[in-house]
Amino acid sequence: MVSRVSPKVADPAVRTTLIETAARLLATEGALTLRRLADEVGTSTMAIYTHFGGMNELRREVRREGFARLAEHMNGVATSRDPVTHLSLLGWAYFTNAITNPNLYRAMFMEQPIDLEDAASGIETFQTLVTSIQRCIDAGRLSPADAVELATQIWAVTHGLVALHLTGFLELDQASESLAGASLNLLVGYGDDRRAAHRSIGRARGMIGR
Amino acid sequence: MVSRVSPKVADPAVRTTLIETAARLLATEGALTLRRLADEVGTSTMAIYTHFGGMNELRREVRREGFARLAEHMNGVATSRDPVTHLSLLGWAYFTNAITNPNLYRAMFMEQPIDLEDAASGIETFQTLVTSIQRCIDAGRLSPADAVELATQIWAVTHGLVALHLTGFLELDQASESLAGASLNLLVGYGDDRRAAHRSIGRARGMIGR
DNA sequence: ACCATGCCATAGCAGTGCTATAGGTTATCC
DNA sequence: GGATAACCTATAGCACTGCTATGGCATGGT
Repeated sequence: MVSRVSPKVADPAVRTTLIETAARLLATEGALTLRRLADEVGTSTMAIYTHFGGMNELRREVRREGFARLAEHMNGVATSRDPVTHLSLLGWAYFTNAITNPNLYRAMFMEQPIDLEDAASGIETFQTLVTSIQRCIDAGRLSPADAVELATQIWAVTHGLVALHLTGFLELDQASESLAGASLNLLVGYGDDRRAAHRSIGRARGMIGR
Repeated sequence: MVSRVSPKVADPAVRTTLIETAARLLATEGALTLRRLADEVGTSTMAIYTHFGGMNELRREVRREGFARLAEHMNGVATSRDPVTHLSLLGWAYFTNAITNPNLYRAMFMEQPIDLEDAASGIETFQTLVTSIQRCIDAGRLSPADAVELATQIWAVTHGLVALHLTGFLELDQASESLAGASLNLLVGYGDDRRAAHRSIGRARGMIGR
């Protein structure tokens, strides 16, 4: 039976406000609790349940919000004439985004196992990385290979350095330096000339004032 | 005023029982709560406070226990004549240990920021990796470089793959394959001959029946 | 005007880590 | 051997967490 009267419908603005406030609380206070969020938005705890069903689903939406911001951030890097420079810039964008929003990054990539569809939405921006690598291969800078596999390796080392920093095992400088070093060594392993790779990475670092 | 009588002293056996039970609960149930632990051991919640001071300190001890097991596991790998094979075996040992005890690994390397001294105790086994890499350099397989820096890069990519698997972003097979691939490419970047590195890694994989 | 519909405030549930208090145990001293 | 001081721990209760049953109420179609 389809409802024939349309009573008070959920205000979609409340939904986005909840997500954005949740992301802000996560960023500023480092934690996200149901009651704290309800107080901040000025509603009751039930609002979260009518709009999302529970905290898990709300956290999922916060993650999606984080993924969207990350995609926006990475799509914002200018395409360089040197494809390896562009690839390096993508790496720095990912790294910088994580360092700037550590709590959001934790929620996105370091929390308890997430479901498959959620992981898929997170890998969306992964395609940007794959495309950039494919461009390096097509330009003859890297040896022919599966771009997805190479992208996975670069993603892993970048995420690993970020994660080890966020958990306190690596200082920021160490993580940053190792990102440059590991990128260089991986690129050489991918077939790039060491000097050329070094120049491309240096160019990228120069472009972001590092 | 120094106490001149020595009353009932804390039973050290209770302490180790608490740590081991906590590690077991973390492994079997995936979560560790104060009351659950107290029930399991058959004591009251106060025991945790007299022995550790709180859940944070208990969790720290569980981490130390995990670090000890990891060190034991990695020190147990046989030294091969081929230093790169040994290095590869270390990587697989780390990877296997993490996959076998995912919850303990999470507690050790993926939880909220840990304090410096705790991170130091975790890096203890890191020295094993550094030594193995230094041996590769000394044997002429890898170009002269800072072994600590190279070890950081290998650690980062291995941890990154493990972490991405544990959070659901990578299937186990993908993580496993990328570990081999990234190791190969990094080794080439470190100066090893591609064929030689491939052979050394393959030898390691053969030794662990993979 | 009616009223079905669905949002949301209230109050309460079981669970969490933590703590104040009181009782019990034990090694030492006289 | 008894008294004593020091220490451990069981009990009960605190504030907090996510969650839910309930009922009031605003809304928009009839």
